[in-house]
Amino acid sequence: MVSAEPDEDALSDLPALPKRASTAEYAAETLRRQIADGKLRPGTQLREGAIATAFSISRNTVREAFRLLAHKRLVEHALHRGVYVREVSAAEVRELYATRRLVQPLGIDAALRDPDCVAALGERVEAGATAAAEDDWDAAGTANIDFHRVMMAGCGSDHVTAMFEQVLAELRLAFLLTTDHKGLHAPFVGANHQLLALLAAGDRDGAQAGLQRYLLDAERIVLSLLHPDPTA
Amino acid sequence: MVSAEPDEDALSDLPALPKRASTAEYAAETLRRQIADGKLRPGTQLREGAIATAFSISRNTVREAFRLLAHKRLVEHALHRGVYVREVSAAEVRELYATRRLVQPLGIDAALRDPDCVAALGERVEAGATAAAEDDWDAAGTANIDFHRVMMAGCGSDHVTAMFEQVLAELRLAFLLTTDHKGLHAPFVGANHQLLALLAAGDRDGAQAGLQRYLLDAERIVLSLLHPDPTA
DNA sequence: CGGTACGGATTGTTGAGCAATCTCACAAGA
DNA sequence: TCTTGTGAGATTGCTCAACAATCCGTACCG
Repeated sequence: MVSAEPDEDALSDLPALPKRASTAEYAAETLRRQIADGKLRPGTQLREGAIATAFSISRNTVREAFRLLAHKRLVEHALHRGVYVREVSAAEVRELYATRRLVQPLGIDAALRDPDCVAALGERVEAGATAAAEDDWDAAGTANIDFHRVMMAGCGSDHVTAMFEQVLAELRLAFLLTTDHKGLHAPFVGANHQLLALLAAGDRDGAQAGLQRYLLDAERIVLSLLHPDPTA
Repeated sequence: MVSAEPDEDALSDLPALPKRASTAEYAAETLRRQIADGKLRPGTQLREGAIATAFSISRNTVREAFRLLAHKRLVEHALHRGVYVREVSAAEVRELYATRRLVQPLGIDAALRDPDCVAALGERVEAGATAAAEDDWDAAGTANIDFHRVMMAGCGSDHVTAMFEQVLAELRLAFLLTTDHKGLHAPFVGANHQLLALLAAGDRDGAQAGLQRYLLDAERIVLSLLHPDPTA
């Protein structure tokens, strides 16, 4: 062993622990991905027995995995009736956007105070543009979501960030219910670009107004795609 | 049975469902209360076996209860090492107040738009004053917390409300580590009264400035009581 | 047509059990 | 003296099988 002793700073800067994963956590993560990928559609019932045999684990462990997913609000748990992949309603979508209109102005202010944040946002806009150019609208959607995620992370509050992640995750569940992914994500590639320009210019009022417009538009689009016009 | 049918409004106004509780939920709620009441101090280890026999339930059910508590961040779960009542560190207290300074301005704005909210806040201030007069500082603390809880609820966003509840719950855990409950809560009874006056007067800038001062003071007081001055 | 009783399926909970892991005390070595 | 194994005991992670409680759909009955 080398005789050099690690100084105190080096020790206290260690990132806690790598945090191993239990079997339940592994199962939960696998299910989460299946849901995010749309392989498990909203409304699907997840039966304990079926999943236990599919993963070759015990029913009790599956139940633990369900608790973890329910915590993230990806599934709904009804006593004695089982867990279902959550179906986000139109009313909930409206609530989600109401929350975004309330909270995201904080992100705008944070971005205006931090040039690094604006730079990071630029990367997301670029990613969205290239994805759009390649007609990969799922990737474009991811870039759009990341744009806002990064903006809110700039606030520097873990609690706010966690809440916003939650909002975005639920919104993603709503997106899964739509089919026209181009119609869903395409409008926002340009909108994010505009928003970024306002931020880069330091135009606070413009950016705030642009954000509100953006979110109102987004809500309208999502709602219209959620309930395809029955007269069509 | 009476033949009268409840009209739609009455139906939709029903508070969802009384939501029965499973055994695990009951156990979790009992433990939660024990923690909130200080009967289970932060840092205490909760052993599955001991609690299972104490509640006369199975270890598996205890584990489910632990998951529920971990979800509320009241306990910490370390793989293969058990669950402990969470100890909120000074750094976390600072984060909590940073989040409050970031988010609560939204509550001020909401209260200024809603006279009913201001009235509700008045009740909390009164409750705090009477509790203080009776030297019941735990009740005063509860009233103080409720004051801010009500204010944030005025925002009308379930997500924001839930996040703020979380912040307050964690703060309460920090309070449990202190002993001087009078010194902890007394200053805020008057501060809330002042803040209410500014809100009632419609003085937005004054209220916002007062809030920031309030939160900075509160952070300082909590931190000082958390680490009693070693030179004393 | 509305209510109801029945049966299968699914969940809620238990208790025992085993392997993996942690904690802690104690001994061996530098 | 301080560090570094080592092992016993305790605790957790997970499994399995079983049973009770509950839900759902269906057929039956008034």
